[in-house]
Amino acid sequence: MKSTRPTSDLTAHLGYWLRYVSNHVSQAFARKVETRGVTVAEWVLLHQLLGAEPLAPSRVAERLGMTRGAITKLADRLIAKSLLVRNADPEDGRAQTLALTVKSRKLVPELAALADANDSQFFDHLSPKDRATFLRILRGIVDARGLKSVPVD
Amino acid sequence: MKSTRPTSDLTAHLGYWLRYVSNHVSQAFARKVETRGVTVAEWVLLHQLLGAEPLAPSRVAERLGMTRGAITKLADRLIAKSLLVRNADPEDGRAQTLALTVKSRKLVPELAALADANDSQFFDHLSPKDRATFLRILRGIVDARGLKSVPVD
DNA sequence: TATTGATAGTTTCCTAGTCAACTAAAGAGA
DNA sequence: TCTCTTTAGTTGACTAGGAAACTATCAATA
Repeated sequence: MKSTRPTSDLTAHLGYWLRYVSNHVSQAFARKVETRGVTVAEWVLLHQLLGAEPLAPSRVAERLGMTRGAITKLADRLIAKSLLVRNADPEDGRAQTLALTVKSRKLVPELAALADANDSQFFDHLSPKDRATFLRILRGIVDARGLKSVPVD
Repeated sequence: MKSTRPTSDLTAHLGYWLRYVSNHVSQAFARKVETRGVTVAEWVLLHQLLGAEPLAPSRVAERLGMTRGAITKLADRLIAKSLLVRNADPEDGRAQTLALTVKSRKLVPELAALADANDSQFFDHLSPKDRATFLRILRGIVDARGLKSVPVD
């Protein structure tokens, strides 16, 4: 019993507005990082590695909520851009490790600054109170629903 | 001056949590509509048509924020499922119109019910106050940033 | 130690978008 | 009315991801 208008008004759904705003925020960020020659997925992978490298591709897949196959290809692209190195794990003949390069170690903070700028662009007009409430609600949904994995797209 | 931790903590970003939650909500919804044999994009197109048909593909593209090429293919898939009909516009030899079928007119309310269920699943635990605040903030961002077009993926 | 099963990563096929080139029809102006 | 430009829609090349089959290696055990 949430709305008196049964089917024609999906704008009554919080999920609708959530996706609406999220898509715009993400697309705006995608355009920003594109100017640095990387995609959002590439940025997320690089950022995950920062402070946690070297990391196995399978761990990355879990963290990003992507398949191992997708990580293989994502890593291939980053390696082609000299933003990532893949090394054999000396302990385990099956395993490999991913690590940042000099180039990506320099790039990641620049991308982080773009993330800051993007956040400002969309959320700076919020009052401190609204900002805190917004964050609390989002984290509350994560807790209540037991969500896991880092969002990518 | 939003955080004292410069680059390593992207969880300080509202955009991060927004995408995180939005992705989970959308994925959960995708699984639900999949049981009815349609994708989220297909549902959004069908829903847009409800009460607004017949509608030109180019208008649909604008509303959904997708390219005309994507709409051509999306419509092709829906036509193959007998959920959409494409007719020549008698007024304009270039133009066409899209309209629902008997089958989709029956399906759309069922999908809307799934949208209701999905919203409940993620947002019912919120207090009425939080719910109102959340909606107000989201719509406020839309207004403040002048966002347009319906979100699809 | 030989086998059997689990695990790490890659590859292939498929889906669903974008972008840009294309066709056809409409409209505007000389 | 001929031509030029704009608009509607389609198509093909490309991208990025998922699912599942596949290869190689490790680990447990009989």
